[in-house]
Amino acid sequence: MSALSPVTQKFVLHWGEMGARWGINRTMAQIHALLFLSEKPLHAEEICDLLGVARSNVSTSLRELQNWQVVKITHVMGDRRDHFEAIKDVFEMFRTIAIERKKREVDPTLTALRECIAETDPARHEDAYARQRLTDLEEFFDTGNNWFEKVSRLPSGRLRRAMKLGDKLFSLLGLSGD
Amino acid sequence: MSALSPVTQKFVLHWGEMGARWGINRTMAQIHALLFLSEKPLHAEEICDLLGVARSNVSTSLRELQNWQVVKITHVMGDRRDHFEAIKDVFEMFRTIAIERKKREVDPTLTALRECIAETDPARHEDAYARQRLTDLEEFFDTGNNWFEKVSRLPSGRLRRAMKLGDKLFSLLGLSGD
DNA sequence: ACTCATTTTCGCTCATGACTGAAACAACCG
DNA sequence: CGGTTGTTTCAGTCATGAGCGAAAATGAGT
Repeated sequence: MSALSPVTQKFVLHWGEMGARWGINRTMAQIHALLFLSEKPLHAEEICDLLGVARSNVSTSLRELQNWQVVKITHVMGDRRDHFEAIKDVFEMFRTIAIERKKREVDPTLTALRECIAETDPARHEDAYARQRLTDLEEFFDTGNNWFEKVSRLPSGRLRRAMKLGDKLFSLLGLSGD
Repeated sequence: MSALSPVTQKFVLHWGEMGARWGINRTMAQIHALLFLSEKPLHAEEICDLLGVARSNVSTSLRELQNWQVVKITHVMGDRRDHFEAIKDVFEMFRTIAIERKKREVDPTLTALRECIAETDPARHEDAYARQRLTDLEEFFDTGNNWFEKVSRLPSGRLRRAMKLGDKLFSLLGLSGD
């Protein structure tokens, strides 16, 4: 494991830790952090070296990061190796992650929820209450999805400005009648 | 493991699965799902029985769910045992979870970020770029925190209405100049 | 076609942390 | 008190999935 600026190291470790807590493979999160802080695209061998993990592990994680669309392949003139770089626009990055997680987790949950609701047995005493709770949840996810649908379409510049504007907006909404 | 309505079973399994993907212990998520769908508070023994997990496991998970504030203890007249019930208001529930995760993960990240930024070494060539990226991230988390701060204070009824209203609001914002 | 550089696959090992059951602990009651 | 009921702790087991390295695959250049 060769040189890694202390700051980079600290951030990489923290990001890995946080990834782990959110159900993302630690190495994958570390690689992401590394690429995020790196000015120029890195190739797999460098990543291995900098993080001290197995080549194969890097390979798998990079593929996964590409699936998540937060890392892209680039090529460097006169070098056959694939190079990798992370999305650098933070809003763009979180948008991408959110879209992906929605696709993988929220949408299936909504489907499951609807199936559950459809399968409640009117004859079953206990199902009546459950059905109501499930419907509440469904409504919540529906509303959330609608919002997200809208928000995730905004170009990141506009989103950024909208969020900053949010403060003022909220003072308004917060005060207006309930 | 005694009777569990098919619907409940399906939901409990799915919720457990989703919990696992978001870094939450599967059993804990299952217990939460079970309590969420249950009309009346359950005691630990019942949960054991319904989910078929060890008593001690239920005990630990219940304590953890109480730490997360999504499950509360109640008592039933003439029964010494603790009974447990989940927050039933969905908005309230997600708000609580979000507040907790923010406290545990976002706030520490923001702290780490600031430390990293403070520790960047002006002499180090490589740190300059990293510093900018870290600052971008910090700004993002800051803005997000501000929003969240505001949103999480709204009473859930008002929040619900605000979200539904969101659609219309967005049509406005989406169309207004960039 | 062969070679060299690079990437990916795959079976195995290892670490983590979830889960268990037994034992300790606590609270209440007769 | 002793007995009963209920809860928590803890040491050990087990399952999951992260990570490794050898071997296979890919593919560009000659």
